[in-house]
Amino acid sequence: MVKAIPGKAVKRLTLYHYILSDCTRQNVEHISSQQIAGLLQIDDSQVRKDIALCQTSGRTNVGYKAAELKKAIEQALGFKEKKSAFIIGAGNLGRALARHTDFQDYGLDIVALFDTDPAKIDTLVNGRKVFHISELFHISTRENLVNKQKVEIAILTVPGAAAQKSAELLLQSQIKYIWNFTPAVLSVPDNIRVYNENLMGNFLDFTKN
Amino acid sequence: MVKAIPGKAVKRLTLYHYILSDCTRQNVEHISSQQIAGLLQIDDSQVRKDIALCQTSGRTNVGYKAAELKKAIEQALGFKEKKSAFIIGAGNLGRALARHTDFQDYGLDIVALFDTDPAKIDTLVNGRKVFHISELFHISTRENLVNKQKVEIAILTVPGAAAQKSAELLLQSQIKYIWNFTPAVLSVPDNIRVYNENLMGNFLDFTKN
DNA sequence: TAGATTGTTAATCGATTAACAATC
DNA sequence: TAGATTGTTAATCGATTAACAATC
Repeated sequence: MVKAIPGKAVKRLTLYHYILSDCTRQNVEHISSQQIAGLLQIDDSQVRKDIALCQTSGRTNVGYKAAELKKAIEQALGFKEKKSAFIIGAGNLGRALARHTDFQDYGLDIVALFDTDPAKIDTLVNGRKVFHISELFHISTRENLVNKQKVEIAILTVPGAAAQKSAELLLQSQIKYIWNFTPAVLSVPDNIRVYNENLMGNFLDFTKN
Repeated sequence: MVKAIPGKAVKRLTLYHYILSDCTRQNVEHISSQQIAGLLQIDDSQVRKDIALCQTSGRTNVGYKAAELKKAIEQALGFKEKKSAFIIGAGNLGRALARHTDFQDYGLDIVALFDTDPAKIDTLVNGRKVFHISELFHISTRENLVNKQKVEIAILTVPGAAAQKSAELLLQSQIKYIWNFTPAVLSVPDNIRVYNENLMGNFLDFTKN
């Protein structure tokens, strides 16, 4: 049994993966823990410890083989496992995320968008249809049949004042994870996990520290 | 001299602020550390400790006065201090962030966007003009005169493969902070601070843990 | 009063950094 | 060989949680 990777290590490993993609682009074959650590301004033993979690190993005196390490990280973090999501709120941010090509690169597929604005219903965003939020239950079960995969992730991009109400509507669906981009703290049952993207908090942390 | 608030506390305080905004909307006058902690599923002494950093105090047996605590957090985190930013990359995400009203609520003002696509140059996004990236130096100094405030923040929303090159162009400007939304790790001089928003890392952390 | 809640100190826990033997 | 680098253990640091006296 492989042991779980702590959240902080997951985030760092994703950054290592960005660096390794760059190595591929530039035909760099090997990279050392010190080089990675230098780019991220962290400790090199941190890097080696994180890498050890991915069941791969480097070579003394040489470092890690970039392509191999990249694959190991993809495996460990499940980049290749397809994940399906709904976007709740087809405003500027919601539509931008639906069009965001990076998500596809990392296995996240946007299945549909939902909104309440009649002008938006039935429009397409990057080939995905916008449905009225009242259709959530219906689509949720239909998509289940079509993909043979439940949609368990909701990306919440409604205005802050509407966030709690939207979260409550999600209880009708098969959603288990809410990725919350709104400036609101949600109150949901224990079986639903919420991740607060908290853009303003990140921003303030960044400029104040 | 007020002591600096640690990054993790800044992020939590921002979440408390969201909750307090909700209290205002619902005319709730008082809130206890236990109530806040319950919503965020954290420890109540954590909440009290964070609040203590904001030079305000609650009342035994009653909790905190919501409006007062909200103000104290705004003061401590500098929500009212205006901050100006450029957006580098007027693609979907860049344009969405330029239109994002939440930023304005927290004092972040987008002054201009930059891109290389001729079709985008001179268009307006939410009333802000898109300039060619080659104009960066010029606009950077001009805005300085107009606002009597340097633009020190760049929000980087170009494709990952273009990120490093864009970051290097920023060295010509007065930018001190790069809020990096791209899937790339940047290599910049020590006097520039980079915050990796790392959306994919956040997402993977969330779904794997 | 009894019960609830703050503010803060002490204890615990986890994450980061230092150190170094093993290796090529 | 000498120098560089990994993998891992031990030491340090910081953040979270527990506990409780003070207070209303």
